[in-house]
Order: sequence, then structure tokens, then C-alpha cells
Amino acid sequence: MHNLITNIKIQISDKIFVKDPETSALGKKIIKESIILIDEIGFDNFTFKKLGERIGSNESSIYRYFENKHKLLVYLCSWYWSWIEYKMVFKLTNIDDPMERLKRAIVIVTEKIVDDERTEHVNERILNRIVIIEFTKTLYTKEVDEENKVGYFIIYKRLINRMVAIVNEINPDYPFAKSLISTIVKGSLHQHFLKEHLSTITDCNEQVSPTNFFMDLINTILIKE
Amino acid sequence: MHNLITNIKIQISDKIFVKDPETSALGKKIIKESIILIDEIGFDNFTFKKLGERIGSNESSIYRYFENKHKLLVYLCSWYWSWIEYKMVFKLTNIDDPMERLKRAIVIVTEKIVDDERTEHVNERILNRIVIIEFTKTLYTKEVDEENKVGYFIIYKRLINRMVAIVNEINPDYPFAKSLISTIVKGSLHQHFLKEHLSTITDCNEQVSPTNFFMDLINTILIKE
DNA sequence: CAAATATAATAGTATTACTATCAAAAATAA
DNA sequence: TTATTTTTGATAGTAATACTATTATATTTG
Repeated sequence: MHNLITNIKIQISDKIFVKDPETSALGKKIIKESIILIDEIGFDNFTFKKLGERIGSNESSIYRYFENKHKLLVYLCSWYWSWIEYKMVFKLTNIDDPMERLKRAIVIVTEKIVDDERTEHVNERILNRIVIIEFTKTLYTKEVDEENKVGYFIIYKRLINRMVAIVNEINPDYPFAKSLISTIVKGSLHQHFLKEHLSTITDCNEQVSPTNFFMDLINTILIKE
Repeated sequence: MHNLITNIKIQISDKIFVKDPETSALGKKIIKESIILIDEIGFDNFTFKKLGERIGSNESSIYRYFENKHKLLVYLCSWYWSWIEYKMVFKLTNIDDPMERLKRAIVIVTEKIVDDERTEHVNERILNRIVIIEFTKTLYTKEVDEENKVGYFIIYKRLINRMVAIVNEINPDYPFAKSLISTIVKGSLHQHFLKEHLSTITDCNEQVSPTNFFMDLINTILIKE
């Protein structure tokens, strides 16, 4: 079925960029290569100057798309969550049983990511690595409240609340649906991180995936009574 | 009982600092005031120069205690987790029932923090705010593997594994003890953050605490079968 | 083809993240 | 108490970062 759609366009709020990078060749190159460069050297060491050198373009040209590197990161993460949401909507269409819906949603949100060939200028496998390591940095800042007000995190919050609605369908009496889902979505990134870097405090490895863990978790919490 | 101990000393690995800040008046001032300043302006805006001005001391003097601000943050977080571990050991002595032990541990790790008067130069209430917002930044870097190898995160990992041991006592068949505890400890910080800044994706508020949520979680997972 | 727009090149500023050096002050040891 | 060692403070300096401004040159579009 996937083959029916040959390319997809992800919508990002225009408050995050100065000029929409999807509207030009240079813009797309900025997105494509920034993902690769951030993955390579880490967001802390990433600068627009280095990116400019990498894409054979000038620093000042990049500033015409993004005010600063923080906003570029917000953009990339929004893009990622939007893509996840897109996949989720697809996976849930025509599925009625709420428990089955939740399970599918959990899979989408916790599974290992492979590149989506329908998106020319974004490598989702690499972008996922960036989100695992850097997403927290978009939220945990002194400016979070203003940025939240302006809508920087709507896509992420919408995704969470989409899943919360399913939990409420399954068990309307469970009083922690929001905390449960926000813990799972964020916690899944963390388990993927621990698996790679701090393996002594996770059970996840080549055999056991974060999906296994969280699937067991919701099974216990929402079914067993 | 607490009153018996009038002051406590937290042990931090000497690999994190150049000179132990606990050994001098200036060192203690660096710790005390850096906590206040980071809380005020955020770690990203925090510099040794600003701290120097704040404490009437020179930038170069601070560099004699910490190589850079990242290591200072690692120090502060290690201090925090060590203090948490200390409180936990106390709260668990002479308690035999593992479920009761786990519950007490969960409370220690998820509850709202108030200042511990026994520590002269550290305000734990403020330090907790820093840990909530900045702790992730100590882990999620390009250097995490080397830093982990050198032992920057032992205290945190030891705390987690202490709790994992209790879970294994309660239910030796549960296959995700490590992931469960690492999710709870890290997730608790996140719920505290969401409560303050992204309230639409958490159930925690003035009435419902992260402790309530996670207590319910372990109750369901480890008791109900 | 003209006009508008986008990009590149260059230069410049304030701040950051340090390092090096030397003098002054404080602690300690003889 | 003096001499010595250690600690701290002051100053200066460097390379990199995170931008802004200006102007010239392409490129697109009408």
C-alpha cells in the first residue's frame, strides 16, 4: 500500500523557520546535510559555518532559512514527530479495536527506525539518532514557555494526545493516561540511548527491544486487573 | 533521627574536578553560587566569567577547580544523585519487606525535594530544579562513552541498580527490571518538568504528583498478576 | 529583457571558552 | 617569626562562535 504514495510532504509551523526550507534546492540541502553533520559531530559542535562549508554554501545564506541552530533543531525534531504521526495515522486506519490501535501506536513510537525512501532529502534512520540524543535539548531550555506558547511543540503534544485518547478508550478509569504515554514516548528514546551507551541500566539489547519492554508495560497496566 | 547527623559529606570521584571544591572556601562558594546562577539563567547561558563576577572572584580561579562548565554540571548532578542515594540508604535500613523497600525508594526518587539543612553550601531544592532541566545534558553528548568509561556516571548507575536489586527480589521473573527503574528515575524528572512547562501532556499537577503515578505503576506491574 | 529575488562573499562585532603569565595574599612549616 | 609553599587575583591574549550588515552576483519570474 505504501507504494501508492511516492512522496510525502510534512507540514511544519512557519514560526520555526525564516524561510521554508522545503521551497528551494538550497533549503532542502540544508535539511539533508544538517542531519548528516549533526549526527557526525553532535549538535553541540555543529555550527552554521561548518554546515556552509559542507554544502558549499555561505553561512549567511543558512541564516536566511533559520534564525539559529536551535530553531533548526526544533524544525528537525518537529519534522520527525510529524513523520511519526503520519505513519501512525496510516497504521491505525480501519483498525477498530482500541487495544490493537494502542499496540500499533506503541510499535510506531518505540521501534527501530529505517529510512523512508519517499522522503528525498531526509534520512529518517539518521534523524532518529539525532532525535534520541538531541530532542531533549529542544524542550529543556530557559525559553521553553515562550516557545511552547508560540507552538514549537504542537506536533509532539498532538502525537502524545492522540495516543492518550486511545488509552482513555481502553480504560476510562485509568487516571494517568497522559503521564503514561509521555513516559513511554520519551522513555523509549531513552531506552534506545541506554542500549547504545549505558547498557548496565537497561534490559534492552540486540534481542530485547524497547518495544518489547513497553508493550509488556501497557499490557500489564491496561489489561490485567 | 535525622538530627543525629549535623552535617554530611558527599563523596565524588576525583576525575570530575581538578581540585576538590569541598576542600576550600572558594570551592564551596563555587558550588553554592553556581547552583543559584544556573537556576537563574539556565546552564546554556551560564559561564565561568559570570560566576566569577557573582562570587567576586576571577574566572581563572574557577578553572582551577573545574576544567569546564560541563564538568561542573557533571559534578553537581553526581552530588545530587549521591545525596539521593544517601537518603535512600537511610530510609531502607531495617526495612525487610522488599515491596515496602521499593515503595520507599520510589518515594525518595520521585518526591518533591526540599532543602537539606545539613549541607551548608548546597540548596537541594534548587539543585533538584537544575537536575530536572539539565541532567540529560550530562549524558547526551558525543563524549558519553569516554566519560562513562572514566566513571562520570557511576553514582547514578549504582542508584538505579540498587533499586533494580529490590525489584528482582520482589519478582525474579520480571524481565525488565533495569528498564523499568531507569524509566521511572528518568521519567520522574520528566514528569516534574512537564508539570511546570507542558501541562497538557501530563496528569501531574498540584494534586497529583509524579510519586502517585509511578507508585501506581509499580503496584500494577509487580503485584497484580 | 527588466525587475525582483536569492545567494555568495566579505567584513565586522560581541561573547565564549579557554591558556599563560605574573603579582599579591594567605596558609603552613621551620 | 620568618621563609616557603600554595592559593587566588588581575591582566592579557587567542581561536572559535554566533551572529549582523553590506554589497555584488547569480538566478528566477513576469
